[in-house]
Amino acid sequence: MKDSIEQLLAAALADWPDANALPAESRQPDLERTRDVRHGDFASNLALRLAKPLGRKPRDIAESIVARLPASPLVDKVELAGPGFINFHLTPAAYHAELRGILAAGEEYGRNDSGANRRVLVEFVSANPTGPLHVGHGRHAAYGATVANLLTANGYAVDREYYVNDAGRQMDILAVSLWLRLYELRGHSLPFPTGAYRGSYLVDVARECLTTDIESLLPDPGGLFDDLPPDDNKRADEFLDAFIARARERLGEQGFDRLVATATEAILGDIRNDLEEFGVAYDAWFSERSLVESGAVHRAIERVAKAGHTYKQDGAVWFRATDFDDEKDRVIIRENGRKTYFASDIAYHLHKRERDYEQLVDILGADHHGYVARVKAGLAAMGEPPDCLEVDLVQFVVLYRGTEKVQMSTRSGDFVTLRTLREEVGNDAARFFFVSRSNVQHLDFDLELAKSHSNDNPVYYIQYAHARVCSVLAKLEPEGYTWDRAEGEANLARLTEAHESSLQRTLARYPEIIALAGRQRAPQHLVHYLRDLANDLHAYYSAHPFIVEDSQLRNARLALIIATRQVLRNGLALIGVSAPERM
RNA sequence: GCGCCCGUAGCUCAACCGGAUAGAGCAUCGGCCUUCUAAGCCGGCGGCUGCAGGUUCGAGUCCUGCCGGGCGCGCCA
Repeated sequence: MKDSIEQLLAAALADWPDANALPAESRQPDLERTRDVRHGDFASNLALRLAKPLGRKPRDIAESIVARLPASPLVDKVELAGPGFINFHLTPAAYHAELRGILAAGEEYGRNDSGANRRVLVEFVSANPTGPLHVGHGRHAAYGATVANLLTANGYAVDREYYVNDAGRQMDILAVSLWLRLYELRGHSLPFPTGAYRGSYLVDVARECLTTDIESLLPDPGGLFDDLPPDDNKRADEFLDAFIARARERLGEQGFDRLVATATEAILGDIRNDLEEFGVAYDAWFSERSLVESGAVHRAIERVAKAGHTYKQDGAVWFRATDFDDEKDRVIIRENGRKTYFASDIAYHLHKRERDYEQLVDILGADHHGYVARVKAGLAAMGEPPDCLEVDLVQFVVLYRGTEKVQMSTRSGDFVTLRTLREEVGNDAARFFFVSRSNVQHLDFDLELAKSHSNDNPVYYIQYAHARVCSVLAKLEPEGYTWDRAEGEANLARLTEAHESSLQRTLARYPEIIALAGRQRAPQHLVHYLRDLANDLHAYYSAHPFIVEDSQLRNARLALIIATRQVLRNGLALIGVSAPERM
C-alpha cells in the first residue's frame, strides 16, 4: 500500500525538470504514516526538503508536485497542509484491496522481498559452554531469534548460528570442576580450587555422569593436591593451571580429553535443550575447536601476516589493528606460542565469509562493545569489507520480583537460569518481554508482571484478541451460519463504522512494521504494533456484534476479524509467541 | 583518565533519514456484564523529553559542553 503511494510520488518527480537538477538523494519520495487521521493516511515532507535547494517556497513546490501526481484508484484526495506537507487520503477501496490481500496471502502476508535472498548469518547467544544459560542469555536468544525471523520476513536468506567456545583453558577448568564434584559424590573430601566453577549445576551433571561408565576417570585421588602452589586469591590462576596439569598427568591426555568431552557435552546438551524448549532453533552449532583443528586459525593469521599487518614485539606476534581504526594493536600469538581468543575470532569471521555469507550479524552483550572495532579491523586486514559485519549489542537484564531486585551473582554460580525463568513465567511471556524493549535499553524484567494472568499483562492482551476471534468463529455453526468468504469480500463496502475503518487502517500498516522492525533490528516496533492491533480488535468487539442476521454485513465483518486474526498470528509467530484459540 | 551506550508522565517504556498537538501500559480516579469470553471496553488525571548553548523553516531526535547511570579499556575467555 505504501509502495503504491511512493510510486505515485516518484512518477510525479520523474520528468520534473526542476527536481532533476538535484542530487538523487534529495529526490527520494519520503513518505510516512500520519500520526493524526485528520492529516489523511500518508504524508510527504518532500516539498519542505526541496525548498532550500530549489530556492522556492515549500507550498509552491508542493503544488507543482501535486499537479503532476498521476490519478490512482487508491487515492481519494491529496491536500496541502501546514508548512508544505502533502497529505494523501486513501479511498475505502484501497483498504478493501488490502483486506483481500491478507486473506489471500495468509501466513505469507506482511513479507517482502527487499532482502533479495541475500545470505545473512545471524550469530547469537554463543554463551560459553561452562554452565547453564541465565536470564541475560534468554534476552539474547529471544532477540536474536526474532531479528532472524524479521530478516527472513524481509526476504533475506538467513541462517542462525551458535558459536561454541569449546577451545582453551575454560574447558579445562570446567573439566576439573566436574572431576572434583564426581570425587565428592564418591565420598572423597577434596579442596575445591578458588578459580574453578562452583555452581551447583555441576553437581547435578556429576550425578548424571555417575550413572555412566566413568570408572577409569576416577583413580584413587591420594596425593592429588600435593606440592601445588598456594590457592589464595592472588595466585588462584597459577594454582588452577598447576592443578589442571596434575589432572592431565593422572588421567593421561586421552583420559583428560574424555573428561573434557564429558563435561562439554553435558553442559552443551543442557543449553541446546533449553533453547529448543524456548522455541529458538539453530541451523548450526559452530565449534571453535574445529576451527583450531582444521588449521583455519593458523590460515587466518597467515593471511593477516602476508598482507603485512603483523609485527613481533616482546616475543609476541601483534596485529597492527591501529591501521584499521582500532584504538590499539592486538596480540594474536602470545609469547608462550598460544594463539589468543582474538585470533580465533577473526578466523571465525573469515570462515563465515568463506561460507558465502554476504552479511554477518553478531548479537552480543553490551560489554562486548570494545570488541567490534577489533574484529572489523581483522576483517579489513584480511581483505574483507568491514561493513559486512554488523554487531547489535544487547543491554543487560535486571530481574525484579515486584519492586524488589533479584540478585544475580555469576561468581557464586547462583544466578537465575533461563530454565527457571521459563518455568516460572512461561515461554510466551518470556519471549514477549525480552523483545518488547529496544536492545539498546537496559531491561527491567518483572517476574510478577510476566506471571500475572490479569489485565496487567500485555502478552495475554494480545493473545486474548486472537482467542476472541476464534471464539466468535466457533459460535457460528451453533447459530446455523458458516463464513462465506466470497460474500464477505464482495461486501467490504459495508464496513463503514469508525472502529472498522480504524481496524483496517491498522491492519494495512503491518507490512510497513515488518519492514521497519527488520531494517532497524527492532522487534519492539512489532510488539507495540500488535498491542495496537489487539486494542482495535477489542474495541471493535465491544462496540459491534459480528454475528448479525444481515448476511452481507455479517460476512464482511467476519472477513475483517479473520484478517485481523491472521495478522495477529503472523506477528506473534515472528516473536515466537503462541496464538491460542481459547483462553 | 580515554572510549561506547543510556537519561522522555509517579513507575516501565514507544516515538519510522529531523516533521504537524511527544504516545502506550501500569498506578490512580470515574463509568460499562440478561446480548459473540470483563484476561475486555469507554472516559479523567498526569510532561521544562537531565541541564545549558548551537545548527534550521522545524529538534526528544543532529552538534558542543556539563550533570547522572551502565559498560569497556589484558600476551583473560
